Amino acid sequence: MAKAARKSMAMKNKSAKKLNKKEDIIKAAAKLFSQKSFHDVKMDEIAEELGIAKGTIYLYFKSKEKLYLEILEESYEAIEALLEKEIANDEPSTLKLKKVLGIIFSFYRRNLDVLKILSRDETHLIKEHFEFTEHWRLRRLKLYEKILEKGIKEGSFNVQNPKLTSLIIFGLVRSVMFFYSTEKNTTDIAEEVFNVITNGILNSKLNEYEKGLKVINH
Amino acid sequence: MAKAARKSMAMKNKSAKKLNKKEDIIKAAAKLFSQKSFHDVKMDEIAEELGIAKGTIYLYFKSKEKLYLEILEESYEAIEALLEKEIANDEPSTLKLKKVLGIIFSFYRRNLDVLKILSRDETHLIKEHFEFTEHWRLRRLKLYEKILEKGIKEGSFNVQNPKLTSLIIFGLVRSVMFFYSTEKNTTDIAEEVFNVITNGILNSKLNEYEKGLKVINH
DNA sequence: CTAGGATGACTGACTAGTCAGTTTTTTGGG
DNA sequence: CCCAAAAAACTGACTAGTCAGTCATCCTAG
Repeated sequence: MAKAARKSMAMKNKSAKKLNKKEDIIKAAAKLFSQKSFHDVKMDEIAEELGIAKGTIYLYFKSKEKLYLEILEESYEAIEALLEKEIANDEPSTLKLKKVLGIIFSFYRRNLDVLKILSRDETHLIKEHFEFTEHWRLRRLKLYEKILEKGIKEGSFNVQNPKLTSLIIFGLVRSVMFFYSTEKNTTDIAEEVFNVITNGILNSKLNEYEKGLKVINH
Repeated sequence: MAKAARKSMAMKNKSAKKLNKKEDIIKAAAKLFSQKSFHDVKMDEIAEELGIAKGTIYLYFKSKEKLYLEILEESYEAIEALLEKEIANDEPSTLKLKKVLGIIFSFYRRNLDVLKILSRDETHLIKEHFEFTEHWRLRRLKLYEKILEKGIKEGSFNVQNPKLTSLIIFGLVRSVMFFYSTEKNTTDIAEEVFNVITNGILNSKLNEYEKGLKVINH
């Protein structure tokens, strides 16, 4: 019994260690891939970052491509799980949208390395990567669309073209994530962004006629 | 005189031919760079596309890097000139914003190859490229900010945070350019996008209380 | 005839991936 | 608990292929 326990313990340790090392490699690689392009990150570099030999990486990943892809998949699944959980409930769509923004901003502030890879421009990827990022984008657009359409039904949103509007939200979120350098916490950022999206930028005190035609005169 | 004229003519032709070839190379390269990453585009490939030898490209560009950079600069200057001209006049900011959107969508529909390079994710570029795209982004943000601030003064815009709002417009424009696949003409796209930005997505028939708190109940 | 444009085979630097050999860890009998 | 031997993990020099950039040579327009 003691023997069996020791053996089991040993195996558990070994397996945990192995997973750990794989995670380490993914983390180090993600950091580097976030700073440079796929081709500019050298396998030797990743190995050096971790103080291991290049060959070791190939014990855990079949190729550089596969390593890159696993980074994408891992982060994608993490954020996706968070979001799916959020939109499953029955809160009003306005609140839901605000919360989704909050989740995204918060997740990516904590995982900026991975965000940079995930949101990378798609045009230069190999077929497998391209398909992955496309799938990821479509999925996210669908999520926004769902929220918008639910909101329309509820009467809280007035959206002419949910497809376009999803695209708009998708794009604006990316841009804010990347470039909005501020000390504000992510909930506040989400709130700010939410307000712009929902209220628009027009001064609502103007009437419809003035909205379209007002001319400067001061 | 005739001799001189002929000589001048010849030089003009030669020079024109040279410029022409340079333009050809830029066009072919832009097309390829828009489809693949910097490293995935081979100089041999660019040469083959044009039916010339690789060595010829090096008569016109010092290196692959310089070729890439010239593509960026050229397209940047073209769109920038168009935009500067537009915002110089004294139209109301609302109209100005709509027009700027129209110019951008129209320019990039006609120059999609180059757009993809220019709007490429910045994180993987060499220092020189990075600085260029950063400068480009900042300049574009400034342009949006100017329009917004003028609109606030005029009383037509109600914007709490022009910096954030510029960022939002910047991001949403990029996303729509890339991913909005539609037969609509670019003026209509600009109009659609403009409406979302200005009016927001909220159903304005709701009062302020309801906006924040409405709960589904059907 | 010749000057400058064009060529493309060649070079040298670089790197993903391999694998024979080395080190570390685990195992099980005493 | 100890030790040796087996297994597993790790290593890094090496290979094979790639590709930016060069340059001796070839064309061709004038």
